[in-house]
Amino acid sequence: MASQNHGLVMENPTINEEIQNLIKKVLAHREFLLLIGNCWITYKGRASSQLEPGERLVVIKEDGSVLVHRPNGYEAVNWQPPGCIFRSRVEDGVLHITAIRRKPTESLSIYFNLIYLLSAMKLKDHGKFTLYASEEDMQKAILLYPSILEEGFKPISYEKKVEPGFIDVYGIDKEGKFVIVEIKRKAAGRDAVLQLSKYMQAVQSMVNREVRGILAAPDVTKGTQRLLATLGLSFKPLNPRKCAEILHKSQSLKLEDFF
Amino acid sequence: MASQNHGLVMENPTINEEIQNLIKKVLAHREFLLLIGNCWITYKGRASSQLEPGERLVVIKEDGSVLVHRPNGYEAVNWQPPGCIFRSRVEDGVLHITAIRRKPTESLSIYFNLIYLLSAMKLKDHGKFTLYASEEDMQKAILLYPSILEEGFKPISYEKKVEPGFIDVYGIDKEGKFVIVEIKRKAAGRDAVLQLSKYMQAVQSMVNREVRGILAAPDVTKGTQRLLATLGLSFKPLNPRKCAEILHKSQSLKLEDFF
DNA sequence: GAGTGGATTTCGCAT
DNA sequence: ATGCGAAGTCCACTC
Repeated sequence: MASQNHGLVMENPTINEEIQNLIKKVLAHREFLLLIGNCWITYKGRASSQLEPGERLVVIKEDGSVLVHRPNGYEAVNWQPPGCIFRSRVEDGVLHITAIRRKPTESLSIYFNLIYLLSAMKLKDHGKFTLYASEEDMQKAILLYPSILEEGFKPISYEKKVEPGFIDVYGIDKEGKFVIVEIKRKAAGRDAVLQLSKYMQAVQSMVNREVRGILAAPDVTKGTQRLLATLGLSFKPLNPRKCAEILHKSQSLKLEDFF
Repeated sequence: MASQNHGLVMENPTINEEIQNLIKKVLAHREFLLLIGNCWITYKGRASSQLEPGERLVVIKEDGSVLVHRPNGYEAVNWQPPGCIFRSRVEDGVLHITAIRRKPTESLSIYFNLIYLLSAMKLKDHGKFTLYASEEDMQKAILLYPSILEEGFKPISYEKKVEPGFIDVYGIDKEGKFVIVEIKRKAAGRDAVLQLSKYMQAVQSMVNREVRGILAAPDVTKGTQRLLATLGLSFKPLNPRKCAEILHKSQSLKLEDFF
């Protein structure tokens, strides 16, 4: 059993030429690199930013993405998406790493004058990630079990382009009326209603029969209730968790098999 | 000069009761905790997710936020925002950490059966962070130097509530016409135009003079050009970087000083 | 506490 | 490549 990982770990290394060569090698080999220490950062690209010195965690991943994390907060204070090219050097006891990106042209410069922890290694991760209870799950649930939306609803299709955008689901109700469904995985606000309203107008101008609009979401925000009434739209409470459960029972059906 | 950080670093520790006690202490003391190793993860809350075993970096910050990073990708695969409460234990050589959150009720469970690197320390970071070239910068630039929008434009106010939402900036042009400005920090799409159009309708129904709409953005997306023309709105190219520069010259003026 | 809009949003999908 | 909407979005601000 391999309980040993062949990685590199250095505590409080002196920032000198040796470290420079080490960093260059690690970046060239595209290893997972982790630095904790005192650093300052400048960013220029879509926007610009400056971060005064402080103790942070910097992570450079194998795919060329960069994260700078402060000791607090969920979000990275600075970052770069995957695909960066790196330049590094040591000068006067300061490690300077620059992450460069094209399209858009951006550069993130990180300067360390103290390193508490440096670690570099190859990480293997082929584990599968599965997410349940997304808006897509709600959509699938409605398409496979239309009665959860409304008794007698017959879906026709989904993700239908109608100029202002895409209709999540549409079909026919038990009285033969056209039904447009807008799905939200959390409490729906005015924007969702306006979106639905636009789709209805677009469809109304195309088909020659009554068009209904249904907002399917776990909840609506307060003012939205009134807006719904004003526009003559209806609201169907629908829980994403519940939809995921329904799908779980009827496993791995593909929508393409039905439509 | 303090080139030494009083942190804890362990390589390939055996996962036993000692580690359990250590982790409990670190979490209780709210230290910055970093774990690299083989783990699997389950999440239940607003949605649910499952991540099969693989080698990842887990960070638990002092404020109770959690990040799980795979060896690739900019985004965390699993996470929790600040404010979590933690429970931990070791069982059969597996370290189990659960991050629990109220409102919404969520739990993130992390299981390590191999730890390559464990590090815990207190990080000090009081460095100031400054970001330039936001939409707010563009707004300020227009208000302080209205001519960058249009010669003769006189701003009246900003962030004005007009029922469908907030008007970024409004004022009077050199011919005395009402002007509504919608600002976007990047290429504006249909949504921006429709937003502006709504504001115009709302204002038109209130004031008794001609109302113009100007979309201020670095660019517009392709189809949007036509929509602008159809609705009789104009487009003013405006670069967020340039706005930031302008503001940089006239430093630290507050909008409240003018309006 | 709820609602609304921005973000260096990122990501994925479809045109 | 571009456009468009979702996200376990998060965050900040207003009401």
